[in-house]
Amino acid sequence: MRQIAAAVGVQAGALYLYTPDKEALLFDLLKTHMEELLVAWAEEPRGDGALGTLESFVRFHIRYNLMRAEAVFLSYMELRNLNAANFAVIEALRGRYEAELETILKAGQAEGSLVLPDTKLATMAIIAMLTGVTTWYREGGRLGRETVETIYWDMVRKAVAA
Amino acid sequence: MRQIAAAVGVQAGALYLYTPDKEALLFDLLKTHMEELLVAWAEEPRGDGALGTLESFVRFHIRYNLMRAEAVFLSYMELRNLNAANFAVIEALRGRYEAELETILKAGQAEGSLVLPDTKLATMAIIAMLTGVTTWYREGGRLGRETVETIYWDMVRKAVAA
DNA sequence: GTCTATACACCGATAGAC
DNA sequence: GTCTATCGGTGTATAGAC
Repeated sequence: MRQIAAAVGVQAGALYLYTPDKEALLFDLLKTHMEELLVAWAEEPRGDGALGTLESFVRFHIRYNLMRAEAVFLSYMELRNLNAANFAVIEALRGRYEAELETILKAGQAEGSLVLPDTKLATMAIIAMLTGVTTWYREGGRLGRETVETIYWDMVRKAVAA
Repeated sequence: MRQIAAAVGVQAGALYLYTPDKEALLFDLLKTHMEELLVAWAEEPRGDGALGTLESFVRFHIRYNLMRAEAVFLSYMELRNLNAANFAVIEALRGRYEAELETILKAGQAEGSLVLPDTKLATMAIIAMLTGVTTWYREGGRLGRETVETIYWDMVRKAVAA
């Protein structure tokens, strides 16, 4: 709290005029992050059919997570420092995001453009794979962000396409 | 340290007869974990050709990470609490493990059984995807461990096969 | 609204008795 | 080798002056 106060330019005690305690501050941060992620995806333009929508999701997820790398990392690392009730709220929001991807995969199966052994596992596998980019991607590295998106989309497409 | 001492059945001070400080304890734990992972993979029986070896790797990684879920989680969460020198040692061991997978992928490309846009990215993508299983897998859940292995292997194979 | 001062708990690590 | 006692530091949160 002293570090946060210093960054804002006040003393630690003054923070308690705006938040009841440290956990509320963390919870608001994580909740806002997840809600903004859901809004951003809702507003994201998407391609045609399940395959086009899936490509949009893959590119969106990589781009958004790289853009907000600090928040993504913090959300993961600090999640277990929330109490049970707050933890459940964040997990529910995460579940809603995962459901967005699973809906795409199910639609693809229904229209026959995708073939999957298990939509739930494919959902978790794809999200883990895409989120992993944040652990190694560096600005100015060997590959640019758009190239990385394209390469990952290629692997995802092959993994799930009919 | 007081909790560790209590778990072992001594007082906190007594721990310092066996370790110079807390960081050395953490470093040894993480280093041992990574070395045991490398040894276990070296001793793992593997299938024929690049595809067979890759299947062995996929199944091994899921199985080993689920078996040692606590150590895997701790290795990830506590990695940033090491000083720079110790951090570098653990990262080097992690790099050796990743190189094991990348070697398989390169061999597969050379023999023509695998087609990849980029071996380095495929390496990171596959490891992230497989490690992700530990975040949602629960003993006694909908799918058993071997079924999960098979489903993930199916997705990996499709993603990288020629 | 913000400051200074401080209460209170906990942490890693050490000193010294046994 | 293990204990008890304790040091110095840090953390969240609160009290009261301004």
